[in-house]
Amino acid sequence: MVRVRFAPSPTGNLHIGSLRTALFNWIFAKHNKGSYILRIEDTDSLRSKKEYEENILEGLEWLGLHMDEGPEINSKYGPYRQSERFNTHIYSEYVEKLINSGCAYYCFCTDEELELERDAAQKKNITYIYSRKCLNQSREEVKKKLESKKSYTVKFKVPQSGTLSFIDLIRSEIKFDLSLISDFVLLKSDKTPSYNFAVVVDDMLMNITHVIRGEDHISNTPKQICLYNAFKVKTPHFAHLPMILGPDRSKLSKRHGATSVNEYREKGYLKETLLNYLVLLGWSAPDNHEILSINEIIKLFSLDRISRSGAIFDITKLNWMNGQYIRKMDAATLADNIKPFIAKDFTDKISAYPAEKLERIIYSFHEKLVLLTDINNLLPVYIYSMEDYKIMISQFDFSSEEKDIICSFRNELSMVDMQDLSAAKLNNILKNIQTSKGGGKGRVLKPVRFACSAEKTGPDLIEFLLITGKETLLERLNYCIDNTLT
RNA sequence: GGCCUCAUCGUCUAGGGGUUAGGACACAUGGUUUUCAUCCAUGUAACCGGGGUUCGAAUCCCCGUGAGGCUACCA
Repeated sequence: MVRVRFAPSPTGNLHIGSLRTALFNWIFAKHNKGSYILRIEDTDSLRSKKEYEENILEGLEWLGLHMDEGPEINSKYGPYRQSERFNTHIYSEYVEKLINSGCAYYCFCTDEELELERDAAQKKNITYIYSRKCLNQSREEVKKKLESKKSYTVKFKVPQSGTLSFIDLIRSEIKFDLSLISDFVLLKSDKTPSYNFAVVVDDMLMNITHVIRGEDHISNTPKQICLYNAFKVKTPHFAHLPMILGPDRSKLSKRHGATSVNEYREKGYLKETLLNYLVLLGWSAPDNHEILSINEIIKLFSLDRISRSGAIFDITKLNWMNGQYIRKMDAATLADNIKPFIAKDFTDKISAYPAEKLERIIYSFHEKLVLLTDINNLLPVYIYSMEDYKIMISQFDFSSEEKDIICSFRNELSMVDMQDLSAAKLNNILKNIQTSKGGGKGRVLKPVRFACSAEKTGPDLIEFLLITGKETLLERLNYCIDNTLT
C-alpha cells in the first residue's frame, strides 16, 4: 500500500511550488490507489500561523486535492499537526531511545561557541563539522548541567566514516561522504523537535512509503537516512522533484511576482489549468500530449517520466492553457465559472437580465477570454446606457458612404418584426447591403458595428445585434445618424 | 569556499548509440473570419565546451564550464 504525504509548514500562503509538490504526491497516490496524507509541520511556533494553515487547506480543497488522512480526517496515525504530536510527547520519547542507544547526546554549547567553530571552518574553506565537544561528557557532568537548568539541545551522533548512498527514484543513486556530515540537532533548546528529526519520526510512525519532495531536500536526505538507520527501520523511497524557477532561473519566490495560489485563483485561472500546467513542469505524458484532464494524468503518471532539471514558470503558456480550457466550456459552465468574477459595478446592471441572456452575453466572448477576470474589460459593450452611447459615438467620424450604409441598415432593421429578428435575417440584411454597395464584407460590417456598439471591436457582430435587440439598436442608430458628422 | 543536483530551440519538453533531432508555448508570415481574438497552414529557432569509448555519440564515460540547491536550535 502506497502512502505518501504532503507536509507544508504554515509559514505562508499556499505557494505554487508547494502546490506542485502536493500535486505530484496526490497523483502518485491516486495512480497507485494509495493514501495521500496531509501533515502540518508547524513546529516553528514563531513563523507558523493558523491563517496560513487555513489558506493552504482551502487552496488544496479548491483544487480538488482531497486528503485521505490529515488534520480534518483523523485515523490511527494522527494527529497530523506536529504541534499536536508534540503534546503527545512522541518526539521526546524517540529522542530518549536514541540517547539510550548511544546515537544521540546532550549538547550544552552556546550559540556563540558554535558560531566560532563555524567561522573557523569557513576560514579554512572546509565543511563545517561540529567539534563534538559535548559528546564525551560523563553521566554526572550531564546530570549536573541538566539540574542546573542549563540550556541544551540534543544532537544526533552521525557515523563518522563511510559512504552513504540512496536510490532516488528520479535521479538514481546519490552518494554522500559521511565524514562531511555534521552532528545535527534533534531537539531544540525549547524542547521542540528539529525539522530533520520530526520528519523522520512522523514519516516512520505514519508508515510513509514514498517521500516525494523538492530537490532542495536532497541534502537533508542523508541525515534522515542516518536516523532511520539508528531506529533500525527501513527507509522510505525518495523522489526529489526538480525546482520551479523564476525567469532568472533561481528558485521561484515572491520577488518573481505572483507565487501564491490565491493570486492565480483571484485573477481567474481555472483549477484545471493550474493542475495541468503545473504537472507539465517536470512531467510529460508518454505521447507528449499536453492538454490532459486530471484523470488522464492519474492514469498516465509515472515517476520515471519526471525530468531532472529545473523548470521556469512561464506565465505565457499558462495563459494560453487557460484560454484553451475556457474555450472548451459550454455556455452554462462558462457562465457559472465567470459570474463570481464580474465586477460589482456591472453586477447591478446585469442582475435584471434573464439568466439565458447573461449566459449568452458571456458566451459571446468565450473565444476572447484568457482569464475569467477579462470579462470585465469586455462586458461594457453590452451595458452602455444611451447616455454612455452618446458620449462614445461622438468620438467616431463616419464617411458619407459609411453613413449611407448605416442608414440602409437602420431602414432595413426597422422593417423587421421583433419576432423575426434572427441571425439569418440579419445576415441577409447585411449581405444585401454589401451586394448593393459592392466591396468586401468589412466595408459594411465595420460601420454597422461602430454605429451599433460605439466600439471598434467586440463579440461576433450578429450575436451582438441579436442580444442587444431591435429597440436599443434603432434608438442608437437614429441618434448616430442624426448626430454624427459626415 | 565545501557538499549535492542539473545541462536539447527564447520557454516547457520528446528522443537515451545510426532520427531530415519531434511536439507545445512564444515569435514571424500567409489563409479563414467584419475587426481584435479564435481557428488552420507554413516558417525562424536547440543537443554548453573539450577529451575519450565506438565503425558511428545529442545519447555512454571523464574533465571543464555554467546554472541552481543546501550549508541553522527554518521547514
